Amino acid sequence: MKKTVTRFAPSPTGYIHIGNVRSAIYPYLVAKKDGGTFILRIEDTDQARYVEGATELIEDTLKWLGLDWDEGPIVGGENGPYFQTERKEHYLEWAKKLIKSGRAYVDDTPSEKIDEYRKADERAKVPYLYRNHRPENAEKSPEKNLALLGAGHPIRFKTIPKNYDWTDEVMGEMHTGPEVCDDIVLIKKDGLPTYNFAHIVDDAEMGVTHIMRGVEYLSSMPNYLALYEALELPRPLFVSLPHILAPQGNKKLGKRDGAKSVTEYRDDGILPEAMLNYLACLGWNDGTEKEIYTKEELIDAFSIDRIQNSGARFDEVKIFWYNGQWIRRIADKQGIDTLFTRTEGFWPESAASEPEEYKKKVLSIIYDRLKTLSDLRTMTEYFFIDPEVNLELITGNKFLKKLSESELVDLMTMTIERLNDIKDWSEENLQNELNALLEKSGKKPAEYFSLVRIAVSFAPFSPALHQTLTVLGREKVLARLNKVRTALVNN
RNA sequence: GGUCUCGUAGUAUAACGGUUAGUACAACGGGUUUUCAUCCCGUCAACGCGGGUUCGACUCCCGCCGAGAUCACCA
Repeated sequence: MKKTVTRFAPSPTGYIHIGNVRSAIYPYLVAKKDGGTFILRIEDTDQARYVEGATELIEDTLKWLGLDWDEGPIVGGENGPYFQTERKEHYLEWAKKLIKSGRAYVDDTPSEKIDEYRKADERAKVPYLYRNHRPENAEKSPEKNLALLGAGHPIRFKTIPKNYDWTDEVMGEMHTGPEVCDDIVLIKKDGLPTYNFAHIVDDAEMGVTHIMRGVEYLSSMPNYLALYEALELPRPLFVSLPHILAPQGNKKLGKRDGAKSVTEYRDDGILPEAMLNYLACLGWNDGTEKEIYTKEELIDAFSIDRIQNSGARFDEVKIFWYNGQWIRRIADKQGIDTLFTRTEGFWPESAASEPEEYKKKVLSIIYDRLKTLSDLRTMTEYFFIDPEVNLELITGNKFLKKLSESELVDLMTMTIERLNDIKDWSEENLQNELNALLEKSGKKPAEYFSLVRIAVSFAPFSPALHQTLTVLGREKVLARLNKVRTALVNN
C-alpha cells in the first residue's frame, strides 16, 4: 500500500488565521495516523502579494501548534526545493510536455485584447471562456509554439471540454459539465506558474496522496482533472475541507471579517493544546461524546470520513472554555511546575522580580479561575504590589454596605489582633482561625470574609480567603489590614 | 447569470427508516455552610418549507426556499 503523504501549502502573504489553519491541522492528522509524511510547501508564485517574513510566521504558527512537518523549509527533504519559486524549471518541463503533445500553447494575445473579450462576453451575457477566443497559436504546430518560448508570453492549456466525474472524500460523488473547462494559464508571463498548474506538478512530484484544501477549489476541479489527464498523472485523493464561518453572517472567515491570527491567540494566553483541540473538533467528531483530546488522541481518532461537509462558525467563547479545561488539566495531570513553565510572559510587570516559588504558590491557588494565561496579568496584581486603598469598594460592597463604619473598624481591629498572635501561618490553621473569627464577629460569612478579602486585595474577586492570606504572608496581610483600619478611622 | 456545495436548538454537533431527537458551549436557576471561578445538579431551546416513497421519515426521492463558494497572467 502506498504511504500516505499530505501537505499544507500556504502562500506567504501574511499571517495564518483561524479560518485557514485547519487546512494544516487535518492533513497533519491524516499523515500521522497512517505513519505517513506531512509536507510544508510554500506557494510563493505571486510576487505582488509576497510579504516579507510571512514564511517565518507560518513556520512559527505550525511549530507552536505542534504540527511538525517532515519535509519542507528548514528540515529539507528528498523532494525539495519546497519553495515554488525555486522549482521554475520543473513547471517549464511539464509545460513543454503539454506543448509537445499539442495540449498547450504560447499565448501572445495582448492583454488589452483579452479585456475586450471579457467585456464583450459580459455585454452579450454569455459566460466568459477563453477557449472561445483562442489565438492562432493554439492551432499552430508544437514546434512553432516551442520556438515562441522565452519571449515573455504566458502558456495556456488547450482544453477539451467534457463532463467530469470524481469522488471527493468529504463531499461525495461529484459531476460537472463541459461549461467550466477552459484554457487556463499554466505559466504566467513572468515565467512563474499559476497555482492551478504548480500544485498539480508539485503534488505529483512530491508523491502527495491526499490533496486536502478548502472547498473553494471545488469549482476548479474540472480544470485540474483535465490537467491530470493531459499530463498522464494519476489522480490523488481529493478531500475538500468546509469553511470556518465568521461569527456574524454566513461568510467564510477571512482577514476582512477580523479573523485573528493564530499567533495572536497565543499571545493572548491560549494554549496550543486548546487551540488544536478546538479547531480539530470544529467540523469533525469521532462519533463519541469525548470533548478533550490530546494531539496523540486526535491522531488516533481522526478519520476523513467523519469530517463535516458544512461550514462551522468560529466561537471565541468555546475556545476560552477549552482553554480553561486545558489549564486545569495540565495543572492536575502534569503539576503546577509544568503549568508554571507555560506562564512565562503572562505575569504582571510588578511580578518581574518576584521569586519563582512565590509565583508558583500564587498560580496554584489561582489557576482554576483562569480562562487565558493573560488573565494572570489582571488577576494577580495584588500579590505583588500593595493595592491602593479605596474605601468605596468596602462601603459600597453589596455585603458590607449595611454595616456601620464603627462596626467595620471593630471587625478590622479584632481581625488584626488575632492574626497578629497566630503562631502557625499555614493554610490549614488559617482556615480554622478565620472560622473562629467569623463566629466571634457574629456576621454572615459573606459579610465578614468579604471585608477581610477586600481589605487585603481590593480586587473584585480572589481565591479562597485562607489561601490568599497564606500565600501573601503575615507581614503583607497585617500591613494592609492596618492601613485599611487607619483609613476607616480617619474617614 | 453559469457551475458547484451546504441546510438538526443562539453556536458546535450526535442519531442516518421506528429514541421522550442525545451531548457540549452559551443563557437561566440551584448546590458546594466567603467573593469570583472550578466542580456538581437542574431548566430553556432544534430536524428550512412543500410534495412524494413507506405501516412508519431528521434520515430515501423530487421541487422550492434560504445560505455559501467559484467563474483572474490570486491562491
